[in-house]
Amino acid sequence: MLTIRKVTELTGIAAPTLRYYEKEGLLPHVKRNENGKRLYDEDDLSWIHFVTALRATGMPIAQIQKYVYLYKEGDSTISERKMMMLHHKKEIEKSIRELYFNLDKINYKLALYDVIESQIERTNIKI
Amino acid sequence: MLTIRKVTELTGIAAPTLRYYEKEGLLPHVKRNENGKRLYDEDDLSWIHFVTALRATGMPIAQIQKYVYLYKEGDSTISERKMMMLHHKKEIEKSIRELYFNLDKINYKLALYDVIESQIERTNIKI
DNA sequence: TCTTGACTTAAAGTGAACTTTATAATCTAT
DNA sequence: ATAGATTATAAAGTTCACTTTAAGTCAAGA
Repeated sequence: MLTIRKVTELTGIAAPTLRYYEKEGLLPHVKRNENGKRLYDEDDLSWIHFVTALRATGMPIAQIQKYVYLYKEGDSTISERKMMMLHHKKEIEKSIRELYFNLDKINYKLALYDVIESQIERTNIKI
Repeated sequence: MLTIRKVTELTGIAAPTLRYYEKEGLLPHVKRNENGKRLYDEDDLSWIHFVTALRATGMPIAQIQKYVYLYKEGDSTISERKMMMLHHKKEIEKSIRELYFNLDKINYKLALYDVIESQIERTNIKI
């Protein structure tokens, strides 16, 4: 069982953020010791990594909240949870497509700078 | 020359956002008519599309601000501007890599749901 | 002429996701 | 046993990127 400090070291997530996530219901079943100090187990670490992946891919807190709520409801919500993940997968794929699309524009801009540079080269202009 | 209304129709960007971008210095040389109303030309539209691409790829307002400031400085800043774009290109590529990495985790989760479903199928359990 | 609608500005408000602060309790090492 | 570090909570504060509001100007149509 790990203290919050150990978890911040292992995950790079700040302690206040871990407390915030827990308060918002993103981390089910984090245990406490007899004095109310948090104790994290392997399961909690898995949840933290999963929540972090969802956050890193742009899922809002409220949606993760809902997912965890469904998880707590038990097996009857499995198909709904799967649907949420399928939907999120599509969102991520859309984000990736949009990033590539806009990356093209940046590359176009960079190509223009290359043209300018080659012109400077050819004409011996100094900038 | 287009009014702000026409530009919102063409770009899907809200009028207050266009004014905000201009106020923050993201849109150089937007002209006005004799009564102070904004008039956008093709150049302005190009800037709007470029700024939109930068925003969509996560570049902060402050950084775009700096880029436009350098642009206004003239040719002496070309290499610095090119460096900014090269750096941003790398950032976008990093974002894409991270999205793929986290997408893997979502796919793993989805694979688990598939396993559960096939188990339900095999054992004839109803959920 | 009046009013409607599109524009202008400056300033205040919003929402999301944390982060910081203040205060108190508890654990650890000397 | 006590100083100093770590943890707890609740509440306030921060940052970013807009968005909304309030108050005013101006041109065109009924």
